[in-house]
Amino acid sequence: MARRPTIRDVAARAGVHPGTASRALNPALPGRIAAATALRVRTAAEELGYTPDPTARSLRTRRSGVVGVVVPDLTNPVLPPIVRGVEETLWAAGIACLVADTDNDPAREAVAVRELLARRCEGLVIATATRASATVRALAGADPPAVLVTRDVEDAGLPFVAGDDAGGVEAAAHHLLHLGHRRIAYLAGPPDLSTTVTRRAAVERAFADADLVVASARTYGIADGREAARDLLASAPRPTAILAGNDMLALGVYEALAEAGLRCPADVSVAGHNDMPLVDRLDPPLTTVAIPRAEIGVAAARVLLDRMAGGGDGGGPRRTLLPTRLVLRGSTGPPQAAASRARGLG
Amino acid sequence: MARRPTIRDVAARAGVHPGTASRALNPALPGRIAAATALRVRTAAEELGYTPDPTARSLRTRRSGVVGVVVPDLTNPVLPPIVRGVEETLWAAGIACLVADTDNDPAREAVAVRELLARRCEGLVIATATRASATVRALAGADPPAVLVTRDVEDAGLPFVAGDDAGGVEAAAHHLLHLGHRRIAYLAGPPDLSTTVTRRAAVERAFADADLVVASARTYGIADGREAARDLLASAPRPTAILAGNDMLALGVYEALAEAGLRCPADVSVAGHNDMPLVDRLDPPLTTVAIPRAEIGVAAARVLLDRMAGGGDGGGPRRTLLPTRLVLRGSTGPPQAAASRARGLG
DNA sequence: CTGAAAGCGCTAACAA
DNA sequence: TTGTTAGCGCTTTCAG
Repeated sequence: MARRPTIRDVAARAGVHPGTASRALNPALPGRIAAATALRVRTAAEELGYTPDPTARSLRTRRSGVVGVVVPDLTNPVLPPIVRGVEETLWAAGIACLVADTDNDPAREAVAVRELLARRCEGLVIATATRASATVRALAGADPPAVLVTRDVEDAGLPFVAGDDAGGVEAAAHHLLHLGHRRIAYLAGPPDLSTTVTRRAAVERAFADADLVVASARTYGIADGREAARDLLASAPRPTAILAGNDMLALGVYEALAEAGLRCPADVSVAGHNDMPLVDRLDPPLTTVAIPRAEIGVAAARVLLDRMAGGGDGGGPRRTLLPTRLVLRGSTGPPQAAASRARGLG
Repeated sequence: MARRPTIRDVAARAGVHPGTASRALNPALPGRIAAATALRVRTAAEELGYTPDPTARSLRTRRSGVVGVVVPDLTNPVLPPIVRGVEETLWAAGIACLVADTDNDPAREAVAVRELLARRCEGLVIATATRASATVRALAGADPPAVLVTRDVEDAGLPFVAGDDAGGVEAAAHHLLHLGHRRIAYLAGPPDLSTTVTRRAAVERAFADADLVVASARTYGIADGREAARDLLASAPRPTAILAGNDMLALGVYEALAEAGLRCPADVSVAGHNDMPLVDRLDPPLTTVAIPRAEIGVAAARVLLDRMAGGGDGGGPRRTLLPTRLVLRGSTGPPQAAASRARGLG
């Protein structure tokens, strides 16, 4: 037998009909099977090394056993742990992941989603959402349920799973206030991402009583962070602390500080967001908000599985925010004035 | 029409037989079609928003349009760019990627491969191979062609795509020799990976005339690198330079140096391999061998596509090694003695 | 060049 | 409990 065995081969070997064999091998199917028959079929299957053809099964059951995972850029260190959490959780549920990388391009996002839908994905995990993404909004109708990860579309009504950014940013802000900082800058990311909006809003709330100035970087990349940080450092009373929208922007701040001959944290404190790998080994080690990356992936997969099972909108909350944690490192310290005062020089 | 349109709907609308419609929409199929008919069918399809059901098509054609990508740990910064290269190249060829993460567990590798084969993958990209992997060796029979990436199984006869590690390591070795180092340590990774063997062999060749001592880390992780580096630093005439099997091990060396109160590169030079993100911002910035990650992914996908098309062993070379590049940074410098001599203190 | 019919491998409904 | 039949949507012979 060169070709791989089919259910008919199994049935023949067990002396039953294919339908019976099918039911025997899949206890979830309706119709109970005599224990003896079931055993016979199962051993026959084992002996033949039978594995059901997922294609044929899908065609019949209309379930592909596949979900699509759309990511903006796998190269962004935040994503792999999330994808891994998604993938492991779904895999454990017998579901495989088609991964598509859009390189942060909305056009490619649209293509990817279309292609994934054409391939009959039973669900979608979307990590690419820009706040205005028409592609994502079109998914709200829930035919294949979709879950948003990390990046939200506020009014699309899709479930959203992420870290509790507001909480993390708030902790960072209080940390800076507690250190004595009053002139503070926030280096926000691009406004088309929900993360930017959420974090920025939290910052503005936390620093309502302080002297806060906000700049926006064009992207969440180091170079754009450096550009924006230059302006911030040039502003009239120079801020004593810069809170960055993410770690990459914080790295841009590091560069701008170096250019300006300023020291961190002596002259300016810096904090980031995400706790990317190796930021604990920078000079100075970066204070940042750690987000539970793997857990976000796991939670997103769970929410998706729920929706896939509970056909429809599911009962869960729209947003699932997992706890973040402020990690204190060497890039934040008391402002110079305060430090001087403490030393009795004020 | 609630359900999604089928080829029969298209055919009906165009007033032709489904078979004809199928041929009209897929010019690659045998049987030429009158231009007028083809146009009619195509517009009908467009109007209905028809997309062929990949499941049904697969069942008929025995081609799934999917390949499996098996990775040891997406969280390892070396992998995402490779996966991305694979994914983009295959996607451009109309092929989607099922990604499976094995968490470096051979048992999970076996399960993943089995599951991917059961799902009728047309090809496999394997980045998990340990040198003795029975799972990988069993793939040599080529029914769904497989390509090994980064980690080879020397005698399995499977195509292998990676960076030219030997060349890179050789460059690093010559760099150290040129700086004046003669007592050198190599911190190798676990011996069950081909990368370890390849790199180590190249080091031994390059330092044939020098005083080389080799230690092996249990894994390619920071902690194990630190352990092994401790021994190295305690050895009788302390090495003036440590070449590490990868950047993580190099970070372990950094930690061991810090513990021992030694400075880098003043007391000991350190070099790594892979040029992971952010190692250029460590203190000191790490000299390392950069590998063309994305290109490796692209090349692997190309090789796989070749094999998938050219049914069988394909004519290409078994190994494709892409050029690596030594990146000089602050972690390597002349040995203390040489430096002293240069300062006229010797 | 197009129509007809069969069938990929499986499972769902219905009969027995 | 098991057999029977039909059909998922598509492509591919084989006729015409």
